[in-house]
Amino acid sequence: MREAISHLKRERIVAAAVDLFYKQGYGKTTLDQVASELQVTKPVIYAHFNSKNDLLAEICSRAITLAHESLNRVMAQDTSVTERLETVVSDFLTAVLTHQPHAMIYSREEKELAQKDRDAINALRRDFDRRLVELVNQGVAAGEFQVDDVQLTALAIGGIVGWAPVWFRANGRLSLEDVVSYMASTVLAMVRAKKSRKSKSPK
Amino acid sequence: MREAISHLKRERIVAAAVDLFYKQGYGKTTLDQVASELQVTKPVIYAHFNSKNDLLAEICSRAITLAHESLNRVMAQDTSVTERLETVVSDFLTAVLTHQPHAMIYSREEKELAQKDRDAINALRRDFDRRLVELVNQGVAAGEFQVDDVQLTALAIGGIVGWAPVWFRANGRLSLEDVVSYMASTVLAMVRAKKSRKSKSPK
DNA sequence: AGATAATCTTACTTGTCAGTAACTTTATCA
DNA sequence: TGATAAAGTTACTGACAAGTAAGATTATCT
Repeated sequence: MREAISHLKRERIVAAAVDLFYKQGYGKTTLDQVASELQVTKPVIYAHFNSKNDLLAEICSRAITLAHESLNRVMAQDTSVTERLETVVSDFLTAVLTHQPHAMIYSREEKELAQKDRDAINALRRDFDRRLVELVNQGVAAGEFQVDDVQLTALAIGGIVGWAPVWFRANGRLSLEDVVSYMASTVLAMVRAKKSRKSKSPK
Repeated sequence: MREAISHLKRERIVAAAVDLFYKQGYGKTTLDQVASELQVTKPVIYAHFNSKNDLLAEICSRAITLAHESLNRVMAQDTSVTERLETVVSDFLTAVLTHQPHAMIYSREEKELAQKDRDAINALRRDFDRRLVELVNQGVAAGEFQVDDVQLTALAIGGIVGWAPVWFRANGRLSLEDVVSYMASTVLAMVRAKKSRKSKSPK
């Protein structure tokens, strides 16, 4: 119960930091600002985190974890690859857009992380990419997708999703749900109806 | 001729700064480092730029200018919209990949810019987006493209291109040219062969 | 060569924060 | 209620790096 209160405070600190890092950037945000947002003083933060950089690492780590969780949910499913890809894109995009600040902070401030944290977090990221490639591969093997280059296709999908937090505005013309469903079907169109290319000679 | 030397030095400073900002991030790079890269001392930089932030603004401004130039070249062409879009994507992607550091610095450090610079540069960026939407629109009007939402489609294209500097490695499996041509045809597949969706009732 | 001007260097100042030490308040037990 | 510990505050230090002033060096012109 004491435990729970401490946990709650930790969450509040993270939330305030996410908000300010997102709006102002990591470099322009001071821990005094974060503290004052919570109506406390700086040492309170140090009761929960060892450094400003640790706080950033926590935020970035959560961003990646969200992505993984959405992939895990889907991989467990036993449906057609097409459906699974649609679900992956929907879930992943929903995750990055409902946690837009986390996603933006991670992509902007990755270089600010300590080497150690960067390595750990980027390992998760590469793992995610790998699994996405694997999914596209399955679709090709099953004859559901037609793509010339699985890796580049996965990167194109990653681009559509990874770029979304840059432009998405929660109070924009379209709702989050509309955006997600449109992008998911756009991705499916990309892997399904794949072009007739001036094909290279097969190696 | 004195003029030309000064210009050259300015360029060298920008190049060194681009290199370090890219590798280390803006926040972790000191002007002493930039100077020492060029075998000079810090005040030399101040002979050419008013502040560290001005230097960043110059770099970001160049990133956007590159994007505009590739669009300008294409818009002048008098070919089918399909060809123009292919060229836009190719040229734009080539630009961001041959100037990968500029592109990355801009997207990462935008928040570090002074308000004034940010506004000016983002105005250019919005203008670019607007013109890309316009191009897709022309394709729809000409019957060459089939997309349900022109803006979202343009954003998806922007995502594929804008995300590329994040993962592209010059010494990777594929050459820059291969990547560019693959992504261009992928984009065309996206706008051409557009999906049969559970269509919403037309407004 | 000698005077003048441009350019660079050394050596500072100065502000800003991350991080901390010492003290105070508030809560929790007997 | 008084003792103890938990959690917070005030007030500091220490480092680092942006920006600058003043002097040294190098080039330019006559």
